[in-house]
Amino acid sequence: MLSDSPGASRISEATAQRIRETAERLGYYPNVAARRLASSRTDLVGVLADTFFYSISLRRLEATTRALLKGGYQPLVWAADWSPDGWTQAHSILASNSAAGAVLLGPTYPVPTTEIARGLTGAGIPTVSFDAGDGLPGAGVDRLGAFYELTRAAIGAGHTKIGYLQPGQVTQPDVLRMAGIEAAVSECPHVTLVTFHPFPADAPPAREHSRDLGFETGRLGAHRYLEDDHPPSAIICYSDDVAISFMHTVQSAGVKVPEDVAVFGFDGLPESSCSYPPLTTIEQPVDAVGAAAVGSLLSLINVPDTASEEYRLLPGRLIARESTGTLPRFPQDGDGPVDPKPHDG
Amino acid sequence: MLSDSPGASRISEATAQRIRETAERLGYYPNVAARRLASSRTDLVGVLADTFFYSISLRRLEATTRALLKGGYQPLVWAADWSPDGWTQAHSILASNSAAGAVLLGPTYPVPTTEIARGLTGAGIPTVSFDAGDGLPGAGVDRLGAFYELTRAAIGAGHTKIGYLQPGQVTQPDVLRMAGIEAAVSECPHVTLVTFHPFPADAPPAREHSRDLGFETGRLGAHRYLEDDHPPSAIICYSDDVAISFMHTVQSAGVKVPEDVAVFGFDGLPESSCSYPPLTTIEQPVDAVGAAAVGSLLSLINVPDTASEEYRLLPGRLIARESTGTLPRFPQDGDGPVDPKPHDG
DNA sequence: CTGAAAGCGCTTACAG
DNA sequence: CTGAAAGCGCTTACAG
Repeated sequence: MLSDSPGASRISEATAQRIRETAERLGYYPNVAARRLASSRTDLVGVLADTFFYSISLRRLEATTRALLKGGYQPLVWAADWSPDGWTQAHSILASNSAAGAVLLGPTYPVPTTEIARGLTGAGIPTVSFDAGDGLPGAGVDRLGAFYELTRAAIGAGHTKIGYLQPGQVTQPDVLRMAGIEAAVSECPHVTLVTFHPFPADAPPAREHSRDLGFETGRLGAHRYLEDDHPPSAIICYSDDVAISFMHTVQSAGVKVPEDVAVFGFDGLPESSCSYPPLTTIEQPVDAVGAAAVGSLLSLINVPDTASEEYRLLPGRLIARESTGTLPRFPQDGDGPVDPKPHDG
Repeated sequence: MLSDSPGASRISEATAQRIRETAERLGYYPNVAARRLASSRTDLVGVLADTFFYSISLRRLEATTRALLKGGYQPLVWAADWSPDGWTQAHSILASNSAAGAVLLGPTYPVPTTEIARGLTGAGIPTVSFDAGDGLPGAGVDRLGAFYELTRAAIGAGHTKIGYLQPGQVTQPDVLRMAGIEAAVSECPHVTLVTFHPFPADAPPAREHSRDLGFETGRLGAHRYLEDDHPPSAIICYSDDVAISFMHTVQSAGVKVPEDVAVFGFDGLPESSCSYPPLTTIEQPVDAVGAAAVGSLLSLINVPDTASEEYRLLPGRLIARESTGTLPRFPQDGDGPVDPKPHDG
């Protein structure tokens, strides 16, 4: 079979065309297994995650798959399901399949991303991070910047006591969120920060409500908020899921959003535009991050000597909606991202 | 390498154990490509969809992947992206990879599922349908039954003019929805049905808002509703996305839900519990359907002579919430599924 | 029951 | 530039 990869072939285009036609007529398909064995190269790229239970991780999976397919690679999907053993299995599957590379969708819980990446690159499998934190090449949304911006917006709107609703497990992305919030708060001495931990620290996620863990987090976080005698007037939530569920639960208890408490989300999923009230959030550029992460992997595969250990940070986009009341406009570079209009026009 | 598949091996367990230990110490991994080439069998199963743009299709992808991995098979993911050409490519990828089978995640637009399945089974690739309609083995949620039940609930609540908000493209699953609604309506002569088509019939989906097409559908459908001089008092929506967006848009125009219009969804995604008001919907048993579809594929692969052309229909579960006001209880088999309590306890 | 040989369908150096 | 041979790492029939 003619392999179309080596660019300029040795045979004429007309001949190649005739071969292709004959091949199609005969129902011939090149044998991928034989090709891989002979060339000792594959077009397989592992797409590894600790879980695909959240909307946002499924979006990442989709973005990665799309970028890989577009680049001529086949995704090899694997979910470790929060088990250290799962990551070991992922490694052996990639090794057995002679995978050309791997994309780690972050965060990788409970095994640190850098540890997994070290194992894979040590086995000759170039590995990049997709929102799994730096320490290896790849790309991610700028969480620190995003949460800095959310906090600045809350402060700018006059809030002096700001709450942060944390997730169940503390992973690197969460550390970045906290860092962004704290950076903004530390600039304003009159502003205090309180954190809400809905789950016991570092509790492993329970499989029972794993599929709507974000919603459960928001619900439990709302109860912590309601128990608070002097609750903050603004709450920054880990994610949109958490924020939507938080609003729903406190509203059931008679709390008004945004009058009593302004609520900020993070992710920018479509559903955030139809929550009650519509959610102020920062949209993650999932497709762009996926394209950047895959792009850096492909260059790592094709030009192994490029020690381009770069981790690209892409900015999120603030979408101001009713859940925070009116937000002041901050002067921005280019002044593009802030969109004070509600979603439906 | 010792292949663990043939069950009782020729060597003792102790020896096998020593081999495994040595293999691990040496960092040996069996070469999957060589194994596939030699045995002319693979553990690859195609997971094919027209798109992964919707929350529910990503959930199906996740359920299928999980079931496949659990059964010892590797998913080979492919999205045709609404292109007939995409389906042709899917076929050649599966053939080139000597895939052991395929799961079609429905609906397959614009190529009919049965046509794709015929091509694949003709090429020796057993194929099942996951919510892609019958005509081939597999499994799906009982859409006809679900929409019958939703309509019965609306009628039971006293609505005599019921609206159905259709999606952009009419596919087989949508035909089943309509059939369920019409069956219930035809039983009650005093009830009339009106349908809302937000998009021109059979318009191909626009890539621009493909990722939040459900929300766009709800928004446009709401405008049709608002233009109506004698609008129905109950609206059954194609999906949760559509319903949530519909409610949001009509509420912006001053319409009260459920007082002015009762809204019914379908899917039972977590976000439906936190909409405003919380959405009455039917939950799809995605994991169970995925397990059933994969189960039927595996039996097709392992026992090819079983002409088990069965398409299993799994029932959805009605979750009554505030978007429809109080719903009367229908006597049910076992009387279990109806849950009149709102989500948060 | 065991071991050595053939062969799966390609790619890749290597003679011609 | 072209064609025939070797070989990728396994599995599988097939002699012993």
